[in-house]
Amino acid sequence: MKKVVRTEIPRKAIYRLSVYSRCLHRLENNGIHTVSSEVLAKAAGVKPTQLRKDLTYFGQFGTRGLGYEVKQLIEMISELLGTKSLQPVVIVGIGNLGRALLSYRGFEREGFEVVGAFDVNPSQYLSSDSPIDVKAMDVLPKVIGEHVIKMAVLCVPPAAAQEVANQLIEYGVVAILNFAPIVLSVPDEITVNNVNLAMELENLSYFINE
Amino acid sequence: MKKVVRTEIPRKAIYRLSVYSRCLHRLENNGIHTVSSEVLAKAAGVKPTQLRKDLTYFGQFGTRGLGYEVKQLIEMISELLGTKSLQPVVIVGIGNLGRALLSYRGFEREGFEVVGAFDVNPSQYLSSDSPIDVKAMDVLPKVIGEHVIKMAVLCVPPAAAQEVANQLIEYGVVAILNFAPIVLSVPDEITVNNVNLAMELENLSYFINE
DNA sequence: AAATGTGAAGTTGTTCACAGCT
DNA sequence: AGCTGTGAACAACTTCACATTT
Repeated sequence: MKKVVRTEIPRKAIYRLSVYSRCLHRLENNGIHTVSSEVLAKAAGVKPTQLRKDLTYFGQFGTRGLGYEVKQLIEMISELLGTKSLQPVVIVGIGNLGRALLSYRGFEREGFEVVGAFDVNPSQYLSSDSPIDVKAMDVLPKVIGEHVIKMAVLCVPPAAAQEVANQLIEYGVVAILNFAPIVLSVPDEITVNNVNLAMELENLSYFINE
Repeated sequence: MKKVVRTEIPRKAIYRLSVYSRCLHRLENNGIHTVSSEVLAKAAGVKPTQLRKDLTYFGQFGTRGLGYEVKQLIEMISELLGTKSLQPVVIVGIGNLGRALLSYRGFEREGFEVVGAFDVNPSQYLSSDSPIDVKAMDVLPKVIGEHVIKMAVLCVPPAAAQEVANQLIEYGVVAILNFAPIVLSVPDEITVNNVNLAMELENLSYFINE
């Protein structure tokens, strides 16, 4: 039996698309219309060849002898990342970190809409600007179903994380941004990205003792 | 001129040490004294051989035919990561995200002590539990010097990030946890870890459109 | 017998070198 | 002439296979 060959695109290459996108927006704001792989790569902190290789995973977007059209590249990256339309997300687990993320305006700015906050202890939480309604866990399936939510931010305590993840997946979520410091086990078709602040700090700590 | 050869330990291996450490603590809490690479690897979500390889970058800690002593491994990892003593950190940039991180108790729990919060707009910020004093940027060098701070969390707006990073480095900081969505350029001896929430979401978004 | 430690093989990701367009 | 696109070389990381130790 033969393995399917689907040319694997490195996960890191997809992360780099986000970086390129940011750099391109800066270029666009500076009125630049065309950019070479050399210039864009420098802005993104990578080698020109890597930038070119990354882009060709998805097609051919440049003009030889000239470079890339800024606007067109921005377009194609946002198409690829699926950030052309507002993506709805829920945040589950409204402890310190969850509250923090709720009051953080970064999500909206980048094309994600927080349509619900959930916790075992529902409450009315007063964020800096506006009151946010923290709903009980039992309305989670309803909200996910109605808004066709595919993405969730998970900030529950580690002991509860696996169980809540299972629920989310059952209700239709396929991508989880996990802040709980445990390794979630999920089916292959579900994508989990982990963010672990303590781990980042520990990692830095290692490099301090040169 | 010869380059120093110091057998390079993969950066990822060091991240995994943090994972192992968490798993080991759970095992210890369950009264388990000895663990095989197979069991520990499973808990950490890696292959047993990888766990063994990771550990042998730093020495030999196991007993053949038996496994690893939980307590001893915990000890050696925290020694390596430099988390045996409380590591002081400063947080610079107290916008939404900075405030979020300030009220997040995770740092203290993991062995890091936030000894100062700084912003161009100093203020008295009322966190959930206790009032936190947000100091002006001009006392930054004093605080860093007095506490011998080597680690900083950077949450300023992207436009200011490079400049603030330069200052931090000048004052003696050698490790930066950067939340600003730009690529910092720093000397080789400085370690930067980037956390970019928008990027994580965009990355997930890619995988949603299967 | 059981499980570690490790050189060698395999895999994945990055960089080079240059052919091929414009 | 200049800069992209890409197969091939290279480097980094992971996994295998097994010798080694308790």
